Amino acid sequence: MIQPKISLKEPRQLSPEKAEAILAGGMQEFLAHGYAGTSMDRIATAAGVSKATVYSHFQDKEGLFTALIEQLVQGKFRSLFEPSPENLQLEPRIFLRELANRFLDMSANEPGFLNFMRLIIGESGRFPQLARAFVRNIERTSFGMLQQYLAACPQLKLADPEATARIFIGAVVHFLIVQEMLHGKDIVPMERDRLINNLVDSILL
Amino acid sequence: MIQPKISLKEPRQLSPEKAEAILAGGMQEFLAHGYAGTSMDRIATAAGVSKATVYSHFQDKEGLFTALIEQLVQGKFRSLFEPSPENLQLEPRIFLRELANRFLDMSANEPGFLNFMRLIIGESGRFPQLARAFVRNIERTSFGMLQQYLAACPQLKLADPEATARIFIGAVVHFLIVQEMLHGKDIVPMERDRLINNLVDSILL
DNA sequence: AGTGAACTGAACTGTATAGTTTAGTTTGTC
DNA sequence: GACAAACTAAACTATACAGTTCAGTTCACT
Repeated sequence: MIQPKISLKEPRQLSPEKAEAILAGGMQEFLAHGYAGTSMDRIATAAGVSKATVYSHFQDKEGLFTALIEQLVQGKFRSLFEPSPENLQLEPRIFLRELANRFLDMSANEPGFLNFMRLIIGESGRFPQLARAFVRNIERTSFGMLQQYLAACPQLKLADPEATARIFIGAVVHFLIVQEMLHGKDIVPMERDRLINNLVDSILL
Repeated sequence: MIQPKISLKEPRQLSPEKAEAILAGGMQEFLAHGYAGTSMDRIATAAGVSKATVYSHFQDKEGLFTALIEQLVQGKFRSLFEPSPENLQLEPRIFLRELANRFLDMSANEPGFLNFMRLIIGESGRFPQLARAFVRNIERTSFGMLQQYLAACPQLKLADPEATARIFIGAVVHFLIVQEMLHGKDIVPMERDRLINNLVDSILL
Protein backbone atom coordinates (compact mmCIF):
# COMPACT_ATOMS: atom_id res chain seq x y z
CA MET A 1 0.00 0.00 0.00
CA ILE A 2 2.04 2.84 -1.35
CA GLN A 3 0.93 6.39 -0.61
CA PRO A 4 2.36 9.04 -2.86
CA LYS A 5 4.56 11.29 -0.76
CA ILE A 6 2.83 14.33 -1.94
CA SER A 7 -0.35 13.45 -0.12
CA LEU A 8 1.45 13.89 3.17
CA LYS A 9 2.23 17.49 2.38
CA GLU A 10 -0.09 20.36 1.80
CA PRO A 11 -1.51 20.20 -1.69
CA ARG A 12 0.38 23.38 -2.49
CA GLN A 13 4.09 23.70 -2.98
CA LEU A 14 4.49 27.44 -3.27
CA SER A 15 8.14 28.24 -3.51
CA PRO A 16 9.60 29.65 -0.29
CA GLU A 17 12.08 31.70 -2.33
CA LYS A 18 9.23 33.62 -3.94
CA ALA A 19 7.58 34.14 -0.59
CA GLU A 20 10.85 35.51 0.74
CA ALA A 21 11.24 37.79 -2.26
CA ILE A 22 7.72 39.12 -1.83
CA LEU A 23 8.30 39.82 1.83
CA ALA A 24 11.58 41.56 0.98
CA GLY A 25 9.87 43.67 -1.67
CA GLY A 26 7.02 44.42 0.67
CA MET A 27 9.45 45.48 3.37
CA GLN A 28 11.20 47.88 1.04
CA GLU A 29 7.94 49.47 -0.11
CA PHE A 30 6.02 49.52 3.17
CA LEU A 31 8.97 50.92 5.13
CA ALA A 32 9.44 53.66 2.56
CA HIS A 33 5.84 54.68 1.85
CA GLY A 34 3.69 53.41 4.72
CA TYR A 35 0.72 51.07 4.45
CA ALA A 36 -1.75 53.21 2.50
CA GLY A 37 1.02 54.73 0.38
CA THR A 38 2.21 51.36 -0.96
CA SER A 39 0.74 49.61 -4.00
CA MET A 40 0.69 45.89 -4.68
CA ASP A 41 1.98 46.49 -8.20
CA ARG A 42 5.11 48.14 -6.88
CA ILE A 43 5.61 45.34 -4.38
CA ALA A 44 5.40 42.75 -7.14
CA THR A 45 7.88 44.71 -9.24
CA ALA A 46 10.25 45.18 -6.31
CA ALA A 47 10.05 41.45 -5.57
CA GLY A 48 10.70 40.54 -9.21
CA VAL A 49 7.51 38.52 -9.27
CA SER A 50 4.16 38.72 -11.03
CA LYS A 51 1.24 40.23 -9.21
CA ALA A 52 -0.70 36.98 -9.46
CA THR A 53 2.08 35.24 -7.56
CA VAL A 54 1.84 37.81 -4.79
CA TYR A 55 -1.85 36.97 -4.46
CA SER A 56 -1.20 33.24 -4.51
CA HIS A 57 1.14 33.59 -1.54
CA PHE A 58 -0.83 36.14 0.45
CA GLN A 59 -4.54 36.65 0.71
CA ASP A 60 -4.55 40.41 0.24
CA LYS A 61 -2.64 43.58 1.01
CA GLU A 62 -3.53 43.48 4.68
CA GLY A 63 -2.48 39.83 4.95
CA LEU A 64 0.89 40.54 3.37
CA PHE A 65 1.42 43.56 5.59
CA THR A 66 0.52 41.63 8.70
CA ALA A 67 2.77 38.69 7.79
CA LEU A 68 5.62 41.06 7.05
CA ILE A 69 5.42 42.98 10.29
CA GLU A 70 5.12 39.79 12.29
CA GLN A 71 8.23 38.45 10.60
CA LEU A 72 10.18 41.64 11.29
CA VAL A 73 9.03 41.73 14.88
CA GLN A 74 10.16 38.17 15.51
CA GLY A 75 13.31 38.20 13.44
CA LYS A 76 15.22 41.08 11.95
CA PHE A 77 14.58 43.68 14.64
CA ARG A 78 14.10 41.52 17.73
CA SER A 79 17.62 41.66 19.06
CA LEU A 80 18.06 45.41 19.03
CA PHE A 81 18.03 45.95 22.78
CA GLU A 82 19.86 42.75 23.62
CA PRO A 83 23.28 43.02 25.24
CA SER A 84 26.18 41.12 23.77
CA PRO A 85 26.68 38.14 26.11
CA GLU A 86 30.33 38.86 26.93
CA ASN A 87 29.28 42.18 28.49
CA LEU A 88 27.08 40.58 31.09
CA GLN A 89 29.78 40.46 33.79
CA LEU A 90 30.95 44.02 33.36
CA GLU A 91 30.62 46.55 36.12
CA PRO A 92 27.02 47.85 36.11
CA ARG A 93 27.93 51.43 35.13
CA ILE A 94 29.93 50.19 32.18
CA PHE A 95 27.34 47.60 31.27
CA LEU A 96 24.52 50.14 31.17
CA ARG A 97 26.56 52.58 29.12
CA GLU A 98 27.42 49.78 26.71
CA LEU A 99 23.80 48.75 26.46
CA ALA A 100 22.58 52.23 25.60
CA ASN A 101 25.40 52.84 23.13
CA ARG A 102 24.81 49.48 21.49
CA PHE A 103 21.14 50.22 20.99
CA LEU A 104 21.77 53.68 19.56
CA ASP A 105 24.53 52.39 17.29
CA MET A 106 22.39 49.56 15.96
CA SER A 107 19.50 51.92 15.35
CA ALA A 108 21.80 54.18 13.39
CA ASN A 109 23.48 51.41 11.40
CA GLU A 110 20.57 49.11 10.70
CA PRO A 111 18.95 50.66 7.67
CA GLY A 112 15.21 50.64 7.89
CA PHE A 113 15.00 50.44 11.65
CA LEU A 114 13.85 54.04 12.05
CA ASN A 115 11.27 53.54 9.32
CA PHE A 116 10.17 50.33 10.98
CA MET A 117 9.47 52.14 14.24
CA ARG A 118 7.74 54.93 12.30
CA LEU A 119 5.52 52.35 10.65
CA ILE A 120 4.66 50.48 13.85
CA ILE A 121 3.78 53.70 15.69
CA GLY A 122 2.08 55.33 12.73
CA GLU A 123 -0.17 52.32 12.08
CA SER A 124 -0.71 51.39 15.73
CA GLY A 125 -4.18 52.93 15.69
CA ARG A 126 -5.32 51.01 12.60
CA PHE A 127 -3.35 47.79 13.28
CA PRO A 128 -3.42 47.39 17.06
CA GLN A 129 -2.53 43.70 16.90
CA LEU A 130 0.75 44.53 15.14
CA ALA A 131 1.60 47.12 17.77
CA ARG A 132 0.92 44.49 20.42
CA ALA A 133 3.19 42.03 18.62
CA PHE A 134 5.89 44.69 18.69
CA VAL A 135 5.45 45.20 22.42
CA ARG A 136 5.43 41.46 23.08
CA ASN A 137 8.53 40.69 21.06
CA ILE A 138 10.70 43.76 21.47
CA GLU A 139 9.67 45.97 24.38
CA ARG A 140 8.78 43.17 26.77
CA THR A 141 12.00 41.30 25.99
CA SER A 142 14.09 44.40 26.60
CA PHE A 143 12.32 45.25 29.84
CA GLY A 144 12.67 41.66 31.07
CA MET A 145 16.33 41.38 30.24
CA LEU A 146 17.31 44.62 31.90
CA GLN A 147 15.06 44.03 34.89
CA GLN A 148 16.68 40.65 35.48
CA TYR A 149 20.15 42.07 35.17
CA LEU A 150 19.38 44.89 37.60
CA ALA A 151 17.72 42.56 40.09
CA ALA A 152 20.60 40.09 39.96
CA CYS A 153 23.26 42.73 40.54
CA PRO A 154 23.99 42.37 44.25
CA GLN A 155 25.73 45.69 44.85
CA LEU A 156 22.91 47.82 43.49
CA LYS A 157 20.06 47.15 45.92
CA LEU A 158 17.49 48.86 43.74
CA ALA A 159 14.07 49.33 45.26
CA ASP A 160 12.22 48.44 42.05
CA PRO A 161 14.32 46.98 39.23
CA GLU A 162 11.31 46.65 36.93
CA ALA A 163 10.43 50.33 37.11
CA THR A 164 14.10 51.26 36.86
CA ALA A 165 14.50 49.18 33.70
CA ARG A 166 11.60 51.05 32.12
CA ILE A 167 12.98 54.44 33.06
CA PHE A 168 16.32 53.55 31.54
CA ILE A 169 14.92 52.18 28.30
CA GLY A 170 12.34 54.96 28.08
CA ALA A 171 14.93 57.70 28.36
CA VAL A 172 17.15 56.10 25.71
CA VAL A 173 14.34 55.32 23.26
CA HIS A 174 12.83 58.80 23.61
CA PHE A 175 16.28 60.25 22.97
CA LEU A 176 16.40 58.27 19.72
CA ILE A 177 12.90 59.37 18.77
CA VAL A 178 13.51 63.08 19.28
CA GLN A 179 17.06 63.32 17.94
CA GLU A 180 16.90 60.96 14.96
CA MET A 181 13.33 59.99 14.13
CA LEU A 182 11.93 63.53 14.49
CA HIS A 183 15.13 65.19 13.19
CA GLY A 184 15.59 67.14 16.41
CA LYS A 185 19.40 67.05 16.46
CA ASP A 186 19.83 70.69 15.46
CA ILE A 187 16.85 72.05 17.39
CA VAL A 188 17.45 70.45 20.78
CA PRO A 189 21.08 69.34 20.56
CA MET A 190 22.40 66.99 23.21
CA GLU A 191 25.48 64.84 23.23
CA ARG A 192 24.66 61.18 23.47
CA ASP A 193 27.28 60.55 26.17
CA ARG A 194 26.00 63.42 28.26
CA LEU A 195 22.54 61.93 28.39
CA ILE A 196 23.77 58.40 29.01
CA ASN A 197 26.18 59.38 31.77
CA ASN A 198 23.53 61.41 33.52
CA LEU A 199 21.04 58.59 33.16
CA VAL A 200 23.40 55.99 34.59
CA ASP A 201 24.30 58.29 37.46
CA SER A 202 20.64 58.96 38.23
CA ILE A 203 19.77 55.29 38.35
CA LEU A 204 22.76 53.96 40.29
CA LEU A 205 22.18 56.10 43.36
CA MET B 1 -8.73 111.43 -1.61
CA ILE B 2 -10.76 108.48 -0.58
CA GLN B 3 -9.31 105.03 -1.04
CA PRO B 4 -11.79 102.22 -1.05
CA LYS B 5 -11.06 100.10 2.02
CA ILE B 6 -10.91 96.99 -0.01
CA SER B 7 -7.82 98.09 -1.86
CA LEU B 8 -5.84 98.01 1.36
CA LYS B 9 -6.60 94.36 1.86
CA GLU B 10 -5.49 91.42 -0.16
CA PRO B 11 -7.59 91.13 -3.31
CA ARG B 12 -9.14 87.96 -1.84
CA GLN B 13 -11.59 87.79 0.99
CA LEU B 14 -11.85 84.06 1.53
CA SER B 15 -14.02 83.47 4.52
CA PRO B 16 -12.04 82.51 7.61
CA GLU B 17 -14.98 80.41 8.81
CA LYS B 18 -14.64 78.15 5.77
CA ALA B 19 -10.90 77.91 6.26
CA GLU B 20 -11.50 76.92 9.86
CA ALA B 21 -14.07 74.32 8.83
CA ILE B 22 -11.70 72.84 6.26
CA LEU B 23 -8.92 72.60 8.80
CA ALA B 24 -11.30 70.96 11.27
CA GLY B 25 -12.47 68.47 8.66
CA GLY B 26 -8.90 67.82 7.61
CA MET B 27 -7.93 67.23 11.22
CA GLN B 28 -10.69 64.68 11.68
CA GLU B 29 -9.76 62.78 8.53
CA PHE B 30 -5.97 62.98 8.70
CA LEU B 31 -5.87 61.99 12.36
CA ALA B 32 -8.12 59.01 11.69
CA HIS B 33 -6.66 57.70 8.40
CA GLY B 34 -3.18 59.15 8.03
CA TYR B 35 -1.90 61.27 5.14
CA ALA B 36 -2.06 58.77 2.27
CA GLY B 37 -5.27 57.20 3.58
CA THR B 38 -7.22 60.46 3.50
CA SER B 39 -9.05 61.77 0.42
CA MET B 40 -9.80 65.36 -0.39
CA ASP B 41 -13.43 64.47 -1.16
CA ARG B 42 -13.95 63.17 2.35
CA ILE B 43 -12.29 66.26 3.81
CA ALA B 44 -14.65 68.50 1.84
CA THR B 45 -17.64 66.48 3.02
CA ALA B 46 -16.45 66.47 6.62
CA ALA B 47 -15.96 70.24 6.43
CA GLY B 48 -19.42 70.79 4.92
CA VAL B 49 -17.84 72.59 1.99
CA SER B 50 -17.45 71.98 -1.71
CA LYS B 51 -14.23 70.51 -3.01
CA ALA B 52 -13.56 73.59 -5.13
CA THR B 53 -13.62 75.69 -1.98
CA VAL B 54 -11.01 73.46 -0.41
CA TYR B 55 -8.78 74.09 -3.39
CA SER B 56 -9.40 77.83 -3.29
CA HIS B 57 -8.20 77.95 0.32
CA PHE B 58 -5.29 75.54 0.03
CA GLN B 59 -3.00 74.84 -2.87
CA ASP B 60 -3.17 71.06 -2.71
CA LYS B 61 -3.36 68.11 -0.34
CA GLU B 62 0.17 68.58 0.88
CA GLY B 63 -0.40 72.29 1.51
CA LEU B 64 -3.52 71.61 3.53
CA PHE B 65 -1.78 68.89 5.52
CA THR B 66 1.19 71.10 6.22
CA ALA B 67 -0.97 74.03 7.29
CA LEU B 68 -3.03 71.79 9.54
CA ILE B 69 -0.08 70.22 11.33
CA GLU B 70 1.55 73.60 11.80
CA GLN B 71 -1.66 74.92 13.35
CA LEU B 72 -1.93 71.95 15.70
CA VAL B 73 1.69 72.20 16.69
CA GLN B 74 1.37 75.87 17.57
CA GLY B 75 -2.09 75.79 19.10
CA LYS B 76 -4.20 72.89 20.21
CA PHE B 77 -1.42 70.58 21.40
CA ARG B 78 1.26 73.03 22.43
CA SER B 79 0.48 73.26 26.11
CA LEU B 80 0.47 69.57 26.88
CA PHE B 81 3.62 69.45 28.94
CA GLU B 82 3.12 72.83 30.56
CA PRO B 83 2.63 72.93 34.34
CA SER B 84 -0.29 74.84 35.78
CA PRO B 85 1.21 78.07 37.13
CA GLU B 86 -0.03 77.64 40.69
CA ASN B 87 2.03 74.46 41.00
CA LEU B 88 5.32 76.20 40.39
CA GLN B 89 6.11 76.77 44.06
CA LEU B 90 5.30 73.25 45.21
CA GLU B 91 7.94 71.02 46.71
CA PRO B 92 9.95 69.51 43.84
CA ARG B 93 8.86 65.90 44.46
CA ILE B 94 5.23 66.94 44.39
CA PHE B 95 5.72 69.26 41.46
CA LEU B 96 7.33 66.55 39.33
CA ARG B 97 4.65 64.02 40.20
CA GLU B 98 2.00 66.60 39.33
CA LEU B 99 3.71 67.39 36.05
CA ALA B 100 3.86 63.75 34.93
CA ASN B 101 0.29 63.06 36.03
CA ARG B 102 -0.94 66.16 34.28
CA PHE B 103 0.68 65.16 31.03
CA LEU B 104 -0.65 61.61 31.16
CA ASP B 105 -4.13 62.82 32.09
CA MET B 106 -4.24 65.34 29.28
CA SER B 107 -3.02 62.76 26.79
CA ALA B 108 -5.79 60.44 27.89
CA ASN B 109 -8.53 63.07 27.93
CA GLU B 110 -7.67 65.10 24.87
CA PRO B 111 -9.24 63.12 22.05
CA GLY B 112 -6.99 62.94 19.05
CA PHE B 113 -3.75 63.54 20.88
CA LEU B 114 -2.56 59.95 20.53
CA ASN B 115 -3.46 59.99 16.84
CA PHE B 116 -1.68 63.30 16.48
CA MET B 117 1.54 61.81 17.84
CA ARG B 118 1.05 58.74 15.66
CA LEU B 119 0.72 61.00 12.63
CA ILE B 120 3.76 63.13 13.44
CA ILE B 121 5.97 60.11 14.05
CA GLY B 122 4.52 58.06 11.20
CA GLU B 123 5.05 60.83 8.66
CA SER B 124 8.32 62.13 10.08
CA GLY B 125 10.27 60.37 7.33
CA ARG B 126 8.20 61.88 4.50
CA PHE B 127 7.50 65.29 6.14
CA PRO B 128 10.66 66.09 8.08
CA GLN B 129 9.82 69.77 8.34
CA LEU B 130 6.62 68.96 10.21
CA ALA B 131 8.49 66.72 12.63
CA ARG B 132 10.91 69.58 13.21
CA ALA B 133 8.02 71.97 13.85
CA PHE B 134 6.77 69.49 16.45
CA VAL B 135 10.16 69.37 18.14
CA ARG B 136 10.48 73.15 18.07
CA ASN B 137 7.06 73.89 19.49
CA ILE B 138 6.41 71.00 21.84
CA GLU B 139 9.52 69.07 22.81
CA ARG B 140 11.83 72.07 23.04
CA THR B 141 9.32 74.04 25.11
CA SER B 142 8.88 71.16 27.52
CA PHE B 143 12.59 70.56 27.88
CA GLY B 144 13.22 74.25 28.44
CA MET B 145 10.50 74.66 31.03
CA LEU B 146 11.55 71.68 33.10
CA GLN B 147 15.23 72.48 32.77
CA GLN B 148 14.64 76.00 34.06
CA TYR B 149 12.58 74.74 36.96
CA LEU B 150 15.21 72.17 37.91
CA ALA B 151 18.06 74.66 37.61
CA ALA B 152 16.20 77.27 39.70
CA CYS B 153 15.40 74.85 42.50
CA PRO B 154 18.08 75.65 45.08
CA GLN B 155 17.82 72.53 47.21
CA LEU B 156 18.37 70.10 44.34
CA LYS B 157 21.91 70.88 43.23
CA LEU B 158 21.60 68.80 40.09
CA ALA B 159 24.78 68.31 38.11
CA ASP B 160 23.04 68.72 34.73
CA PRO B 161 19.45 69.99 34.80
CA GLU B 162 19.16 69.88 31.02
CA ALA B 163 20.00 66.19 30.78
CA THR B 164 17.86 65.46 33.80
CA ALA B 165 14.87 67.18 32.21
CA ARG B 166 15.23 64.99 29.14
CA ILE B 167 15.49 61.82 31.16
CA PHE B 168 12.32 62.73 33.04
CA ILE B 169 10.31 63.64 29.98
CA GLY B 170 11.70 60.72 28.02
CA ALA B 171 10.68 58.18 30.64
CA VAL B 172 7.16 59.61 30.89
CA VAL B 173 6.61 59.94 27.14
CA HIS B 174 7.93 56.46 26.46
CA PHE B 175 5.59 55.13 29.14
CA LEU B 176 2.70 56.76 27.27
CA ILE B 177 3.88 55.35 23.95
CA VAL B 178 4.19 51.77 25.15
CA GLN B 179 1.14 51.60 27.41
CA GLU B 180 -1.39 53.60 25.41
CA MET B 181 -0.20 54.25 21.88
CA LEU B 182 1.08 50.70 21.29
CA HIS B 183 -1.64 49.10 23.44
CA GLY B 184 0.91 47.54 25.79
CA LYS B 185 -1.16 47.89 28.98
CA ASP B 186 -2.01 44.20 29.19
CA ILE B 187 1.30 42.87 27.89
CA VAL B 188 3.72 44.86 30.05
CA PRO B 189 1.47 46.15 32.83
CA MET B 190 2.83 48.85 35.11
CA GLU B 191 1.04 51.18 37.47
CA ARG B 192 1.49 54.78 36.50
CA ASP B 193 2.28 55.86 40.07
CA ARG B 194 4.88 53.16 40.45
CA LEU B 195 6.80 54.44 37.46
CA ILE B 196 6.44 58.08 38.44
CA ASN B 197 7.48 57.55 42.05
CA ASN B 198 10.52 55.57 41.00
CA LEU B 199 11.40 58.18 38.41
CA VAL B 200 11.15 61.06 40.88
CA ASP B 201 13.21 59.15 43.43
CA SER B 202 15.88 58.34 40.86
CA ILE B 203 16.23 61.94 39.80
CA LEU B 204 16.14 63.69 43.20
CA LEU B 205 19.22 62.07 44.73
C1' DA C 1 8.23 12.01 -21.69
C1' DG C 2 4.34 13.56 -19.40
C1' DT C 3 1.45 15.43 -15.72
C1' DG C 4 0.00 19.06 -12.76
C1' DA C 5 0.82 22.86 -10.25
C1' DA C 6 3.53 27.26 -9.75
C1' DC C 7 4.39 31.03 -12.28
C1' DT C 8 4.28 34.92 -15.86
C1' DG C 9 2.59 38.88 -18.26
C1' DA C 10 -0.92 41.22 -19.64
C1' DA C 11 -5.44 42.45 -20.01
C1' DC C 12 -9.42 43.48 -17.39
C1' DT C 13 -13.11 45.18 -13.72
C1' DG C 14 -14.68 48.35 -10.81
C1' DT C 15 -13.66 51.75 -7.83
C1' DA C 16 -11.10 55.70 -5.95
C1' DT C 17 -8.04 59.36 -6.35
C1' DA C 18 -6.06 64.50 -7.03
C1' DG C 19 -7.16 68.20 -9.12
C1' DT C 20 -9.91 71.16 -12.77
C1' DT C 21 -13.73 73.12 -15.00
C1' DT C 22 -18.25 74.88 -15.69
C1' DA C 23 -22.56 76.87 -14.97
C1' DG C 24 -25.16 78.80 -11.76
C1' DT C 25 -26.12 80.71 -6.81
C1' DT C 26 -25.14 83.30 -2.74
C1' DT C 27 -23.19 87.29 -0.43
C1' DG C 28 -20.97 91.40 0.93
C1' DT C 29 -20.17 96.12 -0.61
C1' DC C 30 -20.89 100.27 -3.16
C1' DG D 1 -29.87 97.31 -7.68
C1' DA D 2 -25.39 96.19 -9.49
C1' DC D 3 -21.02 94.34 -9.42
C1' DA D 4 -17.43 91.08 -8.19
C1' DA D 5 -15.83 87.59 -5.81
C1' DA D 6 -16.78 83.44 -2.79
C1' DC D 7 -19.14 79.53 -3.07
C1' DT D 8 -21.79 75.19 -4.64
C1' DA D 9 -22.84 70.95 -7.06
C1' DA D 10 -21.63 68.21 -10.44
C1' DA D 11 -19.36 66.67 -14.25
C1' DC D 12 -14.94 65.77 -15.98
C1' DT D 13 -9.76 64.24 -16.86
C1' DA D 14 -6.31 61.35 -16.15
C1' DT D 15 -4.26 58.36 -13.28
C1' DA D 16 -3.85 54.79 -9.84
C1' DC D 17 -5.40 51.19 -7.12
C1' DA D 18 -6.89 46.20 -5.27
C1' DG D 19 -7.90 42.21 -6.87
C1' DT D 20 -9.19 38.74 -10.83
C1' DT D 21 -8.77 36.22 -15.01
C1' DC D 22 -6.55 33.74 -18.54
C1' DA D 23 -3.62 31.85 -22.05
C1' DG D 24 0.71 30.36 -22.17
C1' DT D 25 5.33 28.99 -19.91
C1' DT D 26 8.37 26.91 -16.56
C1' DC D 27 9.49 23.46 -13.46
C1' DA D 28 9.46 19.63 -10.18
C1' DC D 29 8.35 15.04 -9.83
C1' DT D 30 7.16 10.39 -11.57
